[in-house]
Amino acid sequence: MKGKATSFDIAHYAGVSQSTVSRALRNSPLVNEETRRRVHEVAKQLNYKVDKNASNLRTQQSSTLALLLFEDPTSDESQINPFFLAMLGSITRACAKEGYDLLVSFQSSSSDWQADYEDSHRADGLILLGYGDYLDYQPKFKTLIDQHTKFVCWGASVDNRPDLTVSCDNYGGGKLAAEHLLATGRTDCAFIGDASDHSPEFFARYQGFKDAFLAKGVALNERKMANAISTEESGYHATRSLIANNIRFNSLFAASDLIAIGAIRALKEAKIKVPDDVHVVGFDNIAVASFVNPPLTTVQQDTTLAGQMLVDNLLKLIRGEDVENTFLPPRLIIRGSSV
Amino acid sequence: MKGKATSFDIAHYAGVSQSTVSRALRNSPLVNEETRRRVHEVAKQLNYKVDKNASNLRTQQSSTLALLLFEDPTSDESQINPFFLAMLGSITRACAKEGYDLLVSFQSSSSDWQADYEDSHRADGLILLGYGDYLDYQPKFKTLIDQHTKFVCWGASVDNRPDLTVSCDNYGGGKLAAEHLLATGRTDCAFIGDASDHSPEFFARYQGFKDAFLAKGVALNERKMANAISTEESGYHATRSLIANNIRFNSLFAASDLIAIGAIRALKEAKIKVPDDVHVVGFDNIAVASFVNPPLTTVQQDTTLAGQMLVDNLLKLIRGEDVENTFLPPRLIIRGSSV
DNA sequence: TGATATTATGACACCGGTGTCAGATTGGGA
DNA sequence: TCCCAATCTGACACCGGTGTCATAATATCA
Repeated sequence: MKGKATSFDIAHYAGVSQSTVSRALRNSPLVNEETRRRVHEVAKQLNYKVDKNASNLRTQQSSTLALLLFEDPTSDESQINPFFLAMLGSITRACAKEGYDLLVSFQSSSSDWQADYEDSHRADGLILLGYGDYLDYQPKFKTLIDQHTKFVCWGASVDNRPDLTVSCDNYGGGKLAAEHLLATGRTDCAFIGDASDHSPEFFARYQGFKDAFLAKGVALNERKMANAISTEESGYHATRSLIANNIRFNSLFAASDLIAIGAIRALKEAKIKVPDDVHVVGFDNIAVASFVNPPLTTVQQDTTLAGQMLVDNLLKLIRGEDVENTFLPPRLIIRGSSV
Repeated sequence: MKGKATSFDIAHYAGVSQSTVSRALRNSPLVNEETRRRVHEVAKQLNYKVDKNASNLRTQQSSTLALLLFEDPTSDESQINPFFLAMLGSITRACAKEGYDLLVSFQSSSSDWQADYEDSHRADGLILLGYGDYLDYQPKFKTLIDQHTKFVCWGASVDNRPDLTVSCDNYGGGKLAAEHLLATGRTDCAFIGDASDHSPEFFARYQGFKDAFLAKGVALNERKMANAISTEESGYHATRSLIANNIRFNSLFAASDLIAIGAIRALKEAKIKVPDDVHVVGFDNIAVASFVNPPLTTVQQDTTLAGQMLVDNLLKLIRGEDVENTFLPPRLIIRGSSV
């Protein structure tokens, strides 16, 4: 046998027509039990596999989803945010469970990513994964929607953005963090992250945090805030600048774990003890969080569930079912950095 | 326009035949400059994208590679070994650079993974990524080779295994670790990992380590070894059992960073100080390594280069070029756990 | 001017499946 | 025995490109 076996080869050896082979292999009720058995057997012997390209071409669908990972262009290219890697893992698993393949590609948010995958029929739908400046994407979302591309986003849902999102309840997560700090009596709190609406997720976390403080009659001091993107480096520098400006605080809420880890490094460097002098709370619960010193108290996002929901929602979208934005409940994980 | 535009639509609007459209879009030198321009323009206006399924079907290749990630079935399913995640990142980037798409799928090493992807023309080649018991895979490798599947493996190359591998020079890495410990005078060393040929990578690391000690006239004590797979948990328990058996040592080489991190936890629990009482060296240099307490001395594997080499070699294989097993040089990263 | 090479294009088969329709075979009821 | 329904199978068009071959138009040279 030269090259790979085709359904015609199977047909030949099984003594039936090619049409019947196709039907038999897909377990169509139209074919006789005995015939089906024979076809399956021959197929197995010849190590036959359906050619996906042919079948996709005919059926106009691919049983494949594409995952586009947007990285903050400013982050070091060799290090991928571990939170997204965790998401990638859970998305992969969810896809496998649903019988879909997953195409993975990294995009820099500046690049001109069109909905290539879907347009070229390589994928039935898109999963967009990324922090960062969603404002840049806005016009591209519009293009996607105009072209009826099926896609779901991870991240904050923004009011005037009509795309479908799955996200952690960032607002609620911020509240959890605040309530924990309030309970420990550390009300003089710094915030490292980005409280502009530039980064809707960080913004929501900050809002929840602030509101919980306000509910207790404590106002956050605007001066005790510093902007950072979600890298260790950025968290380190932001915190250092606070310290350098002689700003004092006895607790610190970081918009992400990486930021928190950088913050802890800056604090240590300044001989400020965690948790004795400053309680630190992060967000994400990345794998590292439990290994740093001290172990980091953080707000966990359930990545397993998140991956599953992204895939589920996307598949519903593809099937034309109604889907709504999904919020996942955050959970506070208390570790050594705040007790 | 109902549905997506096809090359016939472009042909219609550009006033040429469909054949010419196909040629023009692929910048064939056969078509007139002016015609090419016009076709490109119409294509852009209609937002036309070549249907990959049709084109793959015709050309019998997919411009896609598949990454199969084998996880140790005993490891916690929610946590993926960060080393592999880093590899995944670099492989993704390397693929993008070469203009290939990447299909990612997780396999449990027990499951019946056939070379589905390649057989069904979804991918032109396979990248196999995993630690662990390669013996199990042996018969499957044979199947792959019999079917002329193009694939490369990450991991130790085993003499009687005819597949193509890219790997870190594990033996040399083990030597590096040993020489460092010898230089610090900590010659009473424990090894946590797996020194059987069950896990060829761990075995090579151990061999290099042992040989470097022997070269200095120091023999390793077989009793000061404990088996572990590459998880934090496993490293923790292995180390604990050594301690529980009252086995003493002033340095410890772990076959992977996760094991080392688990070992450090066990040591701390037993009030054994790192690095004062015991120097610890790991292997991999995963992202966590620099954040643990104390920061972990480790042997770095260059994941960026590794990903690039895996992809390069696989593409060579696909193009029918000669390829040889590739070794990547390891590098010692000295941190607080051993000074 | 006629013969030949060059360039640009169109027609058409083909990749390997899937879905539709028509036809063959069998069984049951009148 | 005849008719009709139920069951099973094969023929064939089709998905949307790519590659080959034939041919028309133009250029080149003796």
